[in-house]
Amino acid sequence: MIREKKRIFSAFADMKGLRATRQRDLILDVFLSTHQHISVEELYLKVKAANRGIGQATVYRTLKLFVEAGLAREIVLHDGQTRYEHLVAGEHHDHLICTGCNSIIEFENEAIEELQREIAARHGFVIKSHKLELYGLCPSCRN
Amino acid sequence: MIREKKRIFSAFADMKGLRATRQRDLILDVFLSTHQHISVEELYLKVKAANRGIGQATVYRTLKLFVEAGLAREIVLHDGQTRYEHLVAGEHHDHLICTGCNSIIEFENEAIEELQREIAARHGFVIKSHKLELYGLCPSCRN
DNA sequence: AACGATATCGATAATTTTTATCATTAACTC
DNA sequence: GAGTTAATGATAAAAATTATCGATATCGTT
Repeated sequence: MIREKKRIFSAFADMKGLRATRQRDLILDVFLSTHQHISVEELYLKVKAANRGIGQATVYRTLKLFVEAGLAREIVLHDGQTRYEHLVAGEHHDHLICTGCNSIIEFENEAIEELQREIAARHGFVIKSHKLELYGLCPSCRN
Repeated sequence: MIREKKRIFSAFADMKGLRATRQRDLILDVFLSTHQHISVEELYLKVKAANRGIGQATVYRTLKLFVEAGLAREIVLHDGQTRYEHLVAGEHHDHLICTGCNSIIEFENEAIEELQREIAARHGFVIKSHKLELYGLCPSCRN
């Protein structure tokens, strides 16, 4: 799985004529070792713990490459933080977000996807991606 | 319609013990006169054109009140701009966004809403709001 | 393996967006 | 109308992201 993603990035880099650098390798390693939905700052701290010399501009730059390569996706929550989540080509999930404790539950629903395709087709659109976020209160925060 | 929204805000202000100020009246007027999806900066410029003396902090503060009052909703597009759209209580729409020309088409789909409620219920969530954005290419940008 | 062209890096300045501060002004209560 | 205090505007500050640029490391070519 991790090996697969590294291969994807490597192929992407080749295709774009990008160089393989220690920094990119490390940032990818650390990113792949994290849980879902990490912010740039969080990732930067983890990367810096592994190699003090890495600047945060590089982390910003590299995350954008991951998005381009299809390995990650930006998600913007209502708290103004931009986060990145892991993504495997062709697979994705939507989010159920608790506004009380900010916890995130992921789900997939093929019926919704199908309806989305119908709607898009009705407007002549070709869908590339989508984002569905449901905001509410989880069982623990309802009280 | 506009009158109705003004009444909603007025009721909200009463309920929260907020004062009715010239600035809030003006900002609401201007906001209601705009098209969908306006950014804070854009609204600030329009408001300033009508009354030079208004500061942009006030526009930021007032827009947050509109959200609280249920008159507006924040939407964050992938271009990093936070925008506000009009919203009537109980009514809302989702977005079909062209990544080529950034045009936005709105739609509603009760079947999707129903599926969302099912998913939420399955996780014990109480849904407060949701956001659904489909990204793709519109007919003109497909070529 | 060394060379040379240049992509990439790290540090930091600069931007951009949003929020906090605070003295002044203006709503509302009595 | 006077007093209380929420709200404002100007500006500083904070936070997030991007641009700049000299130094460095990568990689194809020798």
